[in-house]
Amino acid sequence: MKRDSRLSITLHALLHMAERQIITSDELAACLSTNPVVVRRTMAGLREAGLVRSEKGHGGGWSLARDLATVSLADVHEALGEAAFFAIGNRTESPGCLVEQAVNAAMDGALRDAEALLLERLRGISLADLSEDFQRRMALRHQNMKESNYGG
Amino acid sequence: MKRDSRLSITLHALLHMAERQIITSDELAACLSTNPVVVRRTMAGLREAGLVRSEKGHGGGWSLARDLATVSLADVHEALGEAAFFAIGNRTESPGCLVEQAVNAAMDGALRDAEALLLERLRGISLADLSEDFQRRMALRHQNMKESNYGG
DNA sequence: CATCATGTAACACGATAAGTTACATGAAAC
DNA sequence: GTTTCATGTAACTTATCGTGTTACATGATG
Repeated sequence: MKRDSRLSITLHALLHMAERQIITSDELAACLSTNPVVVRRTMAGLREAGLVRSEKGHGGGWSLARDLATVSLADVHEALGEAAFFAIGNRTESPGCLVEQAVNAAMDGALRDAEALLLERLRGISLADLSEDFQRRMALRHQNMKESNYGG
Repeated sequence: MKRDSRLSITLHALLHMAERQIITSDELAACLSTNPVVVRRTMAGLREAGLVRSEKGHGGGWSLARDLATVSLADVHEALGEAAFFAIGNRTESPGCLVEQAVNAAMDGALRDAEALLLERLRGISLADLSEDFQRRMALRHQNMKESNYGG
């Protein structure tokens, strides 16, 4: 487990959900090459945040609760519990040592700036943007397949 | 172990080193509230990068090999092996799924920008800057102690 | 009521930073 | 040259956390 990929996994799941209207945890797990329990566990926060709905029983599964255009990647990150962005950080939060205080102040400043930029970027991308990009890639693939058919 | 604090630890150690000319792993470990072996292990990369020197035997220990002003926090990070900055990331690096490709592209873009900013910030701070900040804090503390003596 | 799907707890696994012990290597002091 | 001090490094342990997996409860549909 190198990095926390829950945001990545969740976005992947949400886009598949958008393509299917409703989709079960098992189907999503197959799409994501993971386990249905992981899907449910990860998606729990999104349900609480009102981003998705879940239905039990026959014909049940997951569906989107909001328009793709109104949900940013930052919203998804927040719904997941605002996991830490950075793998690096200070050793002690409020050290008595003045040297360490100076180090922490510098590190915190740099990390704060980087985090602000990252959040700004995530806020600027909506699920609709991702879906559009996906559609573009799909159109491109079909075009390439056609060309290769004509060529061969 | 929540986060990788090697950069923080190392900067702390380097500033103490600057105050002392030469200092042993045991003394550093005491300053940092850690283990001398951790100090040696962490500092190994800095020695290879030519940022510090180490001497064995009587009167031995660690000393700075370069002027504080010529070493940036990015240099230290690099000497430590360029540990990953981010705790989040994509699940698969080169997925076949077009949905995941779209997700990855968006995430990579945001992370790349944030990493670039972070590196720029780290490049912009030298060990001399940290040392200055430390001196400022120390002067301030002495001033406050004086004031509280006069007051009481 | 049988089936299907989510909800959740409980446990195992893998990776990694950090702490610790043990011992080898080398330099200075006596 | 032997003792002492300090680094160099391997090996093992611990703690944490994302992820995978099993098992079972809950609830909805037919």
